[in-house]
Amino acid sequence: MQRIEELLTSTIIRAAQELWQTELNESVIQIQKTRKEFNGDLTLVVFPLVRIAKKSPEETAAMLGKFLDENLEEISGFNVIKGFLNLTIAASYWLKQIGAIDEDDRYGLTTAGEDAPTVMVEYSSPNTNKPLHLGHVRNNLLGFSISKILEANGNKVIKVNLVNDRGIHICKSMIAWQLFGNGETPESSGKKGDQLVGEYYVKFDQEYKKQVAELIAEGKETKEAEAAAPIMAGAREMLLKWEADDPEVRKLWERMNGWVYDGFDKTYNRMGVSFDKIYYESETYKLGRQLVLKGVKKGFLEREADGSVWADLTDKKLDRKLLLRSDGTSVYMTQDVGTAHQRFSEYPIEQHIYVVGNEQNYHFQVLALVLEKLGFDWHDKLYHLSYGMVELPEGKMKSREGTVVDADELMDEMIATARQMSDELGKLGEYSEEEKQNIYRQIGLGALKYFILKVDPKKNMLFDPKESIDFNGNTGPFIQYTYARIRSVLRTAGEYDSGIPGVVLNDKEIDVIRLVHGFPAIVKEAAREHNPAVVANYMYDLAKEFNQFYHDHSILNADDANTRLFRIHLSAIVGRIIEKGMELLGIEVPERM
RNA sequence: GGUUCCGUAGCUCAGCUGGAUAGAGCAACAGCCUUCUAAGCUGUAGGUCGAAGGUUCGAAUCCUUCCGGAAUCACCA
Repeated sequence: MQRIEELLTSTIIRAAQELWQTELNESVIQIQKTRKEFNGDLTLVVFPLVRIAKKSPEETAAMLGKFLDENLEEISGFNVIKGFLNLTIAASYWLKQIGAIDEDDRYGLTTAGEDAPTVMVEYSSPNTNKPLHLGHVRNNLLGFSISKILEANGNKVIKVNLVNDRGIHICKSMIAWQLFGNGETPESSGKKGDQLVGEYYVKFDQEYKKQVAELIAEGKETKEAEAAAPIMAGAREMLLKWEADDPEVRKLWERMNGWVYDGFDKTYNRMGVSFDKIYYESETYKLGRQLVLKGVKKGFLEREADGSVWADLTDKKLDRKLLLRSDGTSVYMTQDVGTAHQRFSEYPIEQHIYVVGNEQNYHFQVLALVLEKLGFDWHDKLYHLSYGMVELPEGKMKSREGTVVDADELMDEMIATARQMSDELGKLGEYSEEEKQNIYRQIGLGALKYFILKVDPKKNMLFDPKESIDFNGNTGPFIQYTYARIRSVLRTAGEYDSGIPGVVLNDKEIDVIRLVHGFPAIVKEAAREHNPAVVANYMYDLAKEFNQFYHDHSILNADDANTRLFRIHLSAIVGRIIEKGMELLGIEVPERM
């Protein structure tokens, strides 16, 4: 089925040939939705054509309107206001559209075939020294959703997680556990593994501060005291032992990381995100060094007298960037060069998306340039999906000041709020505790996910935990509610004939159909822009439009049998689009709520 | 100082590949449950789209400058 916009465009080009003997460039044809206050469905902006037609805007519009009306059965009428040609689309066209959508179980989306392009999406990428917090929540939701959206556009998506499991930070937790742990384990304490390890990370910091304060009291300078604190020295020693493959340290490291992974798995499961492959920095941190050395040999990079290696990016208006230390070891950038190279060798990657906070904008800018300097032709296939910070009313999250919002606690609170709201509204009285639990979970998480995903990723966003998250208005629960309502109608309707009868459509119905019709284009746009918020805000528009329709027109008690059938059918289709759209956001929809 | 991003209603956000009178939600006020779920619907009020120039028939949208805010610019990761 040809989309009406394409049909109009080709017909307008034909009209220009016949009326003005001109070959029109497609770019001058601007078709948009007609504004509410005017009659019509689609509007052609004729200003760009005025010069070609050599007529006034009104005359130009009238000529085109007449031509389209006569040549296209899909156009049932038109009117001209200034330079705007408002076209009314025939009901038969909308009915055909709705029929086509109904028959297509992919709703106009594509699925990945054998030769589909491969997209790798790296997201989450936590450190193993503390539990996931609000910032990770935004990261995980964005990464998962953009993966779904890319899949819906016919890409083969590989979701990967690069876990930062090595370095001084995990050694800090380890040494604190050795000193104060008394053998505590997740099993013995009943604590979640990541929470437990996180506690020792905090203990390290407290002890470290205490020792520094003591040393300063003894008369040492701040810097001197920081360097001399025994617990820090212990952590550094542990890191050296780790790098030297000391069996004791490695064993403890594996044990504590194992606890953390158990904890992370629980959180990921609950959040509903998943990965196809997990990379560990302990296995990849040496990558990249050889590539850099090769780059030096070829003269792409510079080696200083002390042995350190640098990339000179001053010609790109950036400064010089270190790639190898004077002792020959790698830095973060070097690892990223290495892991990217490894991944592009392993998979036929068309695009590699990194979901990473905007504090690393500079890093990814440099990464792409370094890869280009090293001569990799895939350097332009990296995309940094950069997202802004989640700010709290008090300002930024600071782990040291205890203002971090823990991901698990946040989900608990959201679900508890959903329960409270539900009870206040007197819903779900007759359901079993188990059913209720599941619905509260769906609503609570739906609220959280939607709240975060509806905001443009690149913007910083404000999150107020005290006021909790709204369950009214532009929210996940509102969309879920619309879905539950539709399901309820369908349950009441029972079996119905799924043919599309010929009916007279009212304005609201056309609005709903038009939105449904626009779904694939929205998903495509979301993929192009790497922005799930496009889908999220569309879902709200659709739900709102349907709610208005629901309020204004009876579905089951429609005036005649055909209208009733049609409305049931339309409701069912809206329900399926909501289901699909929310799936792209990683949000579940409840049958009732 | 360099680089990147943001600035739209009291608050949280849409709208940005230029189009008609800039939209939602929250908060405020006024209505609507004997009819398919009121987590809903309707209405009122609320705006110099940070500022000034420029391009254009037309600018919240594009360009320039400025103002305000954020991030980043380690032989850290």
